[in-house]
Amino acid sequence: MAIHDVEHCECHMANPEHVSKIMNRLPDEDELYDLAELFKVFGDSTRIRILSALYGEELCVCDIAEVLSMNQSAISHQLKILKQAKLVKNRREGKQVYYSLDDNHVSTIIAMGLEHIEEH
Amino acid sequence: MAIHDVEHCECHMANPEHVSKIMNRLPDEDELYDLAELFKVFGDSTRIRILSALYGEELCVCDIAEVLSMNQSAISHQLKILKQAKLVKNRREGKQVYYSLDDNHVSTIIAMGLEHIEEH
DNA sequence: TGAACATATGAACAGATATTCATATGAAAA
DNA sequence: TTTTCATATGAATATCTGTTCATATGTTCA
Repeated sequence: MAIHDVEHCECHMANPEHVSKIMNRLPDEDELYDLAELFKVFGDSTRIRILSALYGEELCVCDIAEVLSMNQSAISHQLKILKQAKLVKNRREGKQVYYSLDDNHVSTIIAMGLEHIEEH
Repeated sequence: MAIHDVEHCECHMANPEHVSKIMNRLPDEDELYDLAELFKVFGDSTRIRILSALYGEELCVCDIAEVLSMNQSAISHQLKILKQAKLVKNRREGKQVYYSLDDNHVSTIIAMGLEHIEEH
């Protein structure tokens, strides 16, 4: 058996030409990977709560920690992940660093999620 | 120090009344938890690829495995998670089980995600 | 300059999770 | 009914990830 023909599935294709058609129309592997990475960022309670707290407001790290009743280090670590995903932005004002939502995609995605939940 | 006053953060609140206002307007802990759980389901490449393959089509487990070049067991496990989250539904036809997207929220959420990625 | 405070970050640990393997269930055909 | 095929599932494993602790960085004020 050639290396390209490795059997991934023990069963036979139900519909071979259908399968290859779909393989062709699938988005790039990389794009889907990035998409999963993006949703992974939303897929954590702490980060969702942070985003939720930042909805329409700008907050410093300290206040976010207070709002979520968590310690500052945990919040900072999560803010870093949110920042890398471009879901939040920040600005320094003296000793404090204020965070806010980066754009309105964030709230739209969250709203869609809530809508899905509420319908089920 | 009373048990309610546990210090979660070593720093002082920058804005105490602001903080309590936000704590009041935050959605239920449970709702945010469920929301994170929902996004967690989207936050895996295999599941995103499955959803992507199912976009506009109905496929049996075997063909999904073929399209993604993965074995049947891995796909079945992920389909179970997608089903529990009500992102896909299925129907049996003889020996095969056909899966499809559950509703159009799924495609909307994915579309939003792609939009976010493309803008950055 | 040094003390005090807010935030960031590396390392370590504990808990979660995706895949694989082996096997069970369920349906159709012989 | 027995065999064959498609799918489901439990257990085991390896990897990933969130939190904590200790500490570093960077800013303000005395």
